[in-house]
Amino acid sequence: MAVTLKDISAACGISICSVSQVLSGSPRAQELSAATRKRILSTARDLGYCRNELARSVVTGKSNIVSVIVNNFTAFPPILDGICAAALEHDLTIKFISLHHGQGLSRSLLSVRQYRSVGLLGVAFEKAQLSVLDEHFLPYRIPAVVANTGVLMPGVPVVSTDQAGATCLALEHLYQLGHRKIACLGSVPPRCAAYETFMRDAGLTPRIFSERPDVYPELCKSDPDAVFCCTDNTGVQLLQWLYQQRIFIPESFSVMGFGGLELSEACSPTLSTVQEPFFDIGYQMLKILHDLIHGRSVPQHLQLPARLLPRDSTAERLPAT
Amino acid sequence: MAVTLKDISAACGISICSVSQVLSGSPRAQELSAATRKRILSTARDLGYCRNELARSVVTGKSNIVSVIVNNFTAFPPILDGICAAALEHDLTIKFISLHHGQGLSRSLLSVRQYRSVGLLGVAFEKAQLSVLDEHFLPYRIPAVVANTGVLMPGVPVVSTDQAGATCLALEHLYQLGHRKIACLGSVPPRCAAYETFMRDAGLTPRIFSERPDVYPELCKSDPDAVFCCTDNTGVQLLQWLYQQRIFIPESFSVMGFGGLELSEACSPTLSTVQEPFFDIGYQMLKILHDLIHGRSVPQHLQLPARLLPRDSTAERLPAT
DNA sequence: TTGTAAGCGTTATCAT
DNA sequence: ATGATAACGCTTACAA
Repeated sequence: MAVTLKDISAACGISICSVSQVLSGSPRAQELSAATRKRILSTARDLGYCRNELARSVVTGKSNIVSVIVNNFTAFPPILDGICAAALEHDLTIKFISLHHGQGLSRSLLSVRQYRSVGLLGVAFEKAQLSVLDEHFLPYRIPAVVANTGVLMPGVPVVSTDQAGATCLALEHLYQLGHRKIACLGSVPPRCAAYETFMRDAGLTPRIFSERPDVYPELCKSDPDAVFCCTDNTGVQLLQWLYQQRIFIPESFSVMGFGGLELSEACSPTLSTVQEPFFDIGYQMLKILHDLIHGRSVPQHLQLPARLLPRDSTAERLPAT
Repeated sequence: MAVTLKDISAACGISICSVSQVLSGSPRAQELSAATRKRILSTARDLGYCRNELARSVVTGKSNIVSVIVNNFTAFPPILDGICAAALEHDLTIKFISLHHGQGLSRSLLSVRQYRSVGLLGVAFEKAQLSVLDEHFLPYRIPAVVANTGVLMPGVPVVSTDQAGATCLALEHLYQLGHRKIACLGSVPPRCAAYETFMRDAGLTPRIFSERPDVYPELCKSDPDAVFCCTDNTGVQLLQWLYQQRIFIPESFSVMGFGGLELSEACSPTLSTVQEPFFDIGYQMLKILHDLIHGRSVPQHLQLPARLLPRDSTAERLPAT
C-alpha cells in the first residue's frame, strides 16, 4: 500500500496533524518551525508520499472532480483540450462521460454524483439532451456550464462563438474581395439572420438556399459572386459537387465556410472559413465553472470572437469580361 | 449534504452495516430477510441515496478510476468513444489527462496516483512520450495499456490496427482493379515493409517515394497506375496538389489512403482508404486493462483488422489506348 | 510551536 | 438474521 501521513509522522516523530498541515499547504503550517517543516517535506519526498485525494475529499465533502459530458468525442476536440488546459491551472480533475450509450445513460450520469463532482460541463449538447441536465442535476444544484448550444437555460451559463460577429467577419471578407451577389447556403438560424442583416445593411439582396445538394444547380444558375456556407461541412460538400461538375473555384465564384474544422483544410481547394475559438471556449467554460463554484458572479452568455481564415476558395472578383 | 448510509440506517432502524451490505450488493446481503432488504432499498430510493464512491475507495484502497492519457483530443476521437463504452460495461470511471501542457505535465501526471487510479491507458503516444510511463508509473506497478504506437514496452500491452493486414487490404484492392505499377508514398515503417512484401510476392517492382510534396512531380513522371499513401493525410495532400495541377483522379491514376480519418471523406475526390478500427481499439484497450487488473493473462500485442473503404479516388485501370 | 481527538462515509471482521 | 466495532487516510477544531 502507498505511503500515508502516518508513515511520515512515524518516520520523523511529528504528529500526523502537523504533517497534514505542512503537506497540504494549510496556513497554520506557517506557525511550525522552519526546521520541522523542512524535515516533514524532505521525508515526504524520500518516502515518495502521494496525497490521497479520495480520502481528502471524503473529509471535505467535495471532490476536485469536474464531470464533462460530451455527445461524442468527434464533435469538437479542441474544446476538450481547452477544458483540460484550464483544469490544470485550477487544480481540477476531469472525468468524462459520453452520452451515446443508450441503455447505460442513467447509470453513467449517476457517476457524476457518486464521485461528488463539484461541477458539470456540457459540450455540444443538442436540444433534447439539455433536458438531461434538468432531470439529473438541477435538483442537486450542481453548478453547470454548457458550450455550443443554441438553447439558453436559466442558471446555466453558455459559452459559444459570437455567431453574428463571425458571420459578419466572413461576409466582410467576401465584400472586400469585391463580391456583391453573395448567396447563403444553409439553415443555421443565427448565421442566416446575421447574413440577412449584413446584406440589408449593405444595400444588397439576400438570397438563402437550403443546404440540400439538390439545390446546388439552382444555386449555380443564380450566378453568385460568392457563397457563404453556414457550416464547413456544407462548404466541403458543395466543393465536392463542384469538383465533379468540373466547375473550378475560386475562378467561378468564391466559397466561404464556417467553423474552421479540420476538414476545411482537406478539401480542394482549401476552404476559406472563420475559425471558431474552440480551445478558448473550453478554457473559458472551466474558468466560469470555477468562478461559479466559488460563488462569484459569472456572465450568463459569453460569446467569443472568431478569426478569419482566408484560404484558397476565395479570391478577388474578376472584372466583368 | 447528501444522504448517507447513516441516514438510511436511522430512517428504517437497521444497522449501518446491514444497509451497506444490501446497497453495495455484498453476498452477505442474501442472509438478510427479504423484508429488511426491501425496506432498506425502498427508503434508500425515497431518500435519494447516492453512494459515495470516494469513501468506498478510501476503505478498499482502490478506486474504480482509470486514467487515460492522450496526446491531444484531436488525435483519434473514436478511440476515446470506445474506451468510454467499455468503461460503462466494466463499471469504471474515466479520468482524462492531456499531455500537451509543458510545464504542468508532471503535476497532471501526479493526479493519476493522487486519485489512486486502478489503471492507465495511453492513446497515440509518440516514442518519446512512452518514457513518461517508465518514469512516472512503472515504479508504482500501475497496470497500463497503450494504443497505436509502434514501440513495444515489456509488460505494457499494445492494441493497434493490424498494419500489415490493412496494407495488404489496400494493395489487394488496387491489384484487383487491374493496377500493376503501384507506387508507395510515405515512410511509415510497417506499412512500407508490408508494401514491399506484397509487391515482391506479386512479382511486381516496389517503388517508394518520400511523402514530401517536392517529390510529387517525380512521382507523376514515373507514370504509376496507382499510388498507395501511407496515411490519409498524405493522400489528401497529394490530391490537393493534383487538383492544382488539374490532374484528375481516378482518371489519371488511382490513389489510396490509410486510416479512414474524417478528412479522407472531405477531399475531392473522396479518398479510398482502409478504415482503422479505432472504436474497437479503444474498447479492447479497456477490456484488456480490466483483465490485467484482475490478474488474468492478456495478449501482449492485439492487432485488430481494418476494413476496406472504397471511394472515388480509385477506379479500374483503363485498357491501354 | 506542536499534539489530541473527533469525524468524514464507507467496508470488513467478528460477535450475537 | 442482524449488530458492534474497528479501520481506511485524511482534515480540523480545540488544547497544551
